[in-house]
Amino acid sequence: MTSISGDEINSLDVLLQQLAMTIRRQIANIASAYDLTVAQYLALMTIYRSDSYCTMSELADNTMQISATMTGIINRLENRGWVKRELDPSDRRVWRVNLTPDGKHQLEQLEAERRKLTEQVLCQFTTQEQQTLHALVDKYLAITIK
Amino acid sequence: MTSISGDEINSLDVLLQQLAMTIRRQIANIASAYDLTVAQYLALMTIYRSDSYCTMSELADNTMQISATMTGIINRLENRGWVKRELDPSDRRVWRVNLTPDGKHQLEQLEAERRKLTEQVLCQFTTQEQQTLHALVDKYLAITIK
DNA sequence: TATTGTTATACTCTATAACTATA
DNA sequence: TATAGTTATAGAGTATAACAATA
Repeated sequence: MTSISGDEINSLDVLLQQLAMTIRRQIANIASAYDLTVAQYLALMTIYRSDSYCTMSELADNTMQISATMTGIINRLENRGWVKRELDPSDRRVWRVNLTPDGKHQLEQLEAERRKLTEQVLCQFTTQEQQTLHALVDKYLAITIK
Repeated sequence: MTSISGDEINSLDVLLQQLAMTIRRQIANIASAYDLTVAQYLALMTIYRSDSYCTMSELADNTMQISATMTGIINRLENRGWVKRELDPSDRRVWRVNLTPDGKHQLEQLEAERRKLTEQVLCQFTTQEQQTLHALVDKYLAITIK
């Protein structure tokens, strides 16, 4: 027994913060090669993973921001041709935001690059280690969100 | 065998991003109760953990930002009494940035609050799970930084 | 000459409050 | 009345480039 439980939690806490900042910085670096900010990348990926369109509210909720902020982010992405807005015919207060074909294509390129970098890290873990890490992070998120 | 290695890496990748954003959001929430931004919190904690003072370059390196950005962050913290600048007598190009007594006191309060929240999550892990997570995140960071 | 840090500039993010349009 | 989204506004972060002071 080399450490007290409180100490272990403390150093794990510090390490998790470092991990969070490192991952965010890596996203920032790759996104900036496509002239995107982290906030723009997160909005685009939210739409991409939804597999169809997102409303402004869904984007705000998913990226944990308020709708006024999202308006600015989507305005800039729309001006640059990454996304387009379309009115929801069944509720004309709602905008459906979707990727343009070009936006989707570029985003897939960016993601392929980013995943290659992540793979270079994760492939140095055994399958067992990957699964263990997955389970532990899953548990962390489940508790946090609850 | 229920999953291919590539799939496991993909879903782990997504999960790690979620973790990063969740941790950052938690920092943002607690810091804002002290009227601090995430960038300000990170600068303050960098000084706090250094256990003495930091130079502007050290702050910029540690928070992965350029020095021009750090100038603005430290200016605002100085104006509000969290930190103070002192010239390094042995190299007068260098500023030594340190916490004020009041800044240190407030930061310790903030950290106590934040750690309590983290503990509420991590205490639901067994000691074994904590140590395993620690080791895996350690490994991740070691590979990434290398 | 090289290094440390600041200033000027431009753009983006962020949150609050007030607002419009639709349900 | 309630909801979806925008606009106006103000403050903060971010990066680039040019700069001053010191080594």
